Amino acid sequence: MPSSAKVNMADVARRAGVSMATASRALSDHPHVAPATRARVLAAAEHLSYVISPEASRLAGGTTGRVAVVVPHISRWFFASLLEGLEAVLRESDLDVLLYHVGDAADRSTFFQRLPARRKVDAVVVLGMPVAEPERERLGLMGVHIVAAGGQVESYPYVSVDDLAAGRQAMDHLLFLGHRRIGMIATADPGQPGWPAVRGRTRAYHEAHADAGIPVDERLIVEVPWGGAPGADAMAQLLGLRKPPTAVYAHSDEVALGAVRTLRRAGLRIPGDVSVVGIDDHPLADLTDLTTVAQPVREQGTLAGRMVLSLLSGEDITDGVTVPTRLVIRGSTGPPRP
Amino acid sequence: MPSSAKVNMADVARRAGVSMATASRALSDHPHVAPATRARVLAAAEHLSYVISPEASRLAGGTTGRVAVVVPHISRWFFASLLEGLEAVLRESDLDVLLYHVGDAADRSTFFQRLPARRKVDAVVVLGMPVAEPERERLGLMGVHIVAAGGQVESYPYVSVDDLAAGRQAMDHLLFLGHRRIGMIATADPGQPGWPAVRGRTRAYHEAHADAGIPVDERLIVEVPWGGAPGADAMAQLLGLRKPPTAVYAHSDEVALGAVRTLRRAGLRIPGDVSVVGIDDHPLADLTDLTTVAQPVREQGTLAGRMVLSLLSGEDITDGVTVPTRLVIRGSTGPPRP
DNA sequence: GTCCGAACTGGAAGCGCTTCCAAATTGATA
DNA sequence: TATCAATTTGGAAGCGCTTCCAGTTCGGAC
Repeated sequence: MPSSAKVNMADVARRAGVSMATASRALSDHPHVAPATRARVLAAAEHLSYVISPEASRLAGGTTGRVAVVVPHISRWFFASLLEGLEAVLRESDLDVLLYHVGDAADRSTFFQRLPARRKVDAVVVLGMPVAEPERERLGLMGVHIVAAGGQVESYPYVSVDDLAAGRQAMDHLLFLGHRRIGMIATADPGQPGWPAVRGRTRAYHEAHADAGIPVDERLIVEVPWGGAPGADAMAQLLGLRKPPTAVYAHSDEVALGAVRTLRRAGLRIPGDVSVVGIDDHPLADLTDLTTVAQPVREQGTLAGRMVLSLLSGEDITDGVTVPTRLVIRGSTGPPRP
Repeated sequence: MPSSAKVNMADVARRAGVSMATASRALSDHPHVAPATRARVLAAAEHLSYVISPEASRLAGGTTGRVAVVVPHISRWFFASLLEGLEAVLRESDLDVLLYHVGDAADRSTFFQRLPARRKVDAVVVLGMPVAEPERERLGLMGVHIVAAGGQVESYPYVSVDDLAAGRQAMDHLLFLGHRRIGMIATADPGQPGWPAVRGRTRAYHEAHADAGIPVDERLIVEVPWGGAPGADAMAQLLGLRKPPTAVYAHSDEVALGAVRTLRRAGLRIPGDVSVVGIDDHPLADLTDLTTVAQPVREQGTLAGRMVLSLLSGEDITDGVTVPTRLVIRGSTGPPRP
């Protein structure tokens, strides 16, 4: 562990032949510093390869220059992509990202109870998870800006897709193809009760049926935890019905891919025997030829980042932003067998 | 943006009827504080819902309590999983994770040139990317501990798999099944020249051939960027040969899945006509029935986290840790058509 | 040639905490 | 009971910066 000689602003000031006050102003780009002086200070700093101490700077009155990002499942493509987009924007503005992973319910309550990011950030971004009232109250204690992304969270500025509309795109596609017995594999995340996306996507199933004048057969609805394996199990359950569906609408691509596996193993053809549609447009959806409803994930992170920037610069944002989704028809859907 | 009343240590000390010095000691768990006094201070802090100012604390002499994580591709399962494991360990010890994404070459040079994490962290973890000599030099300037994970990076303590061995597991499996014409889809990440994993996995191909006494047909080797689509292209190229391979060894599962798509679209059967093996054991490999070489990804992150903890507690770690890989035989490999 | 205000620059007071040093207290030993 | 060491506590000096408040400098208008 090499240790670089610690050089501080006083050294820079001395070398530039100015006072610390001036050095500070020059370095932080304040007005009322003669161009020549500023240049001299900057040169000195450069020469000494000086790096300002964020702690001292902050303590003396600045901001933290950090934003906390709270995310439930880092390793899932959806969340990681949101994060990637967000980080890019924030970094560009020299803001550091402090990562907080709150996977299960225990993590959640710990996080909101202890509020580990308190006093450490200028804003917090909540990625793809609902925030219940008591949690909102705790978050409020932090006294910083809050933005939600990847899921509409009322009472915070958010960026999200319209999950109801997305679900409808998938369902209407199936209905348009002529399917009348459509199964739904809904996801339930025990760590995130009440995730709005789930509600919207589920409602789409019902509304689509209502609009098409088709009664919903409750047996065609299966709710499982998120993931491929659960999706596979759900499909098996649907296949076990005396009258299996001719098409399946899954709440997410990973779940849909699980369903696909079960269908394949059962020797059924896709879409010949059963059509499958997912939501998200995971990169692997393209590879596996899965019809899905695409949502711009990275972009949602980007937009959230910009929101943070605006908020931090004093703008007063309160509204949410909804980005459009788009049906991507691939090879996993087709008309039902006549 | 609600603002919580700012209460500082002086308030706590006053309420507990002690000096700031004592309050500080009590709060940071120092010895030489009477149990009763400590309890009183803690109670006061609790009552005022006091949160220490990390900046002030740090400035006055502590550590930052932060570690920087540098990662090239957040949204890829492999990196996100490493990150997830790492974060869990660090968080448990109340260390915050500062995320730095360096995707392409430009990001890289910016990162190493500006060293944005300088003076902000106690350690930095480099995830799955090589560090060239000049970069290493820059990193050294930070004067903090450095750990590498998800790829063996000489001269830093690291945790990684043995890529050569992993590659051999895949290749030997294919050879054992009787394949003699084996294609390799190697990956090249332009943003990370010289990634050791690539070298090891490529070497495995050659050594396996040598050990089996089979000459390598260079036309069977295709190098493409990482990803499903490139993998698909590579497979198409291999199929275009007058004598296509009977099996394909891909450097990663995503790439392998791309190859699978091409094979499917070409109407070829897997493994009947062509066997495919990947590396990593991506969750979707299970779903798509892909034979692969599994590596414990999350665990590598975990181990790296523990290394950081040890280093931070003064231990003197210099050696790397290599975790084992394991061949997972699924449905995408079988004996060649006789 | 003098005077005035704008543009710069420096002095110094903190920001909220840690820790060295010394003072005070306590218990045990002689 | 007197004495000494060990334990607790408080005082105070910073840690490295920002910024208010004055003082200084300089050019141009009078």
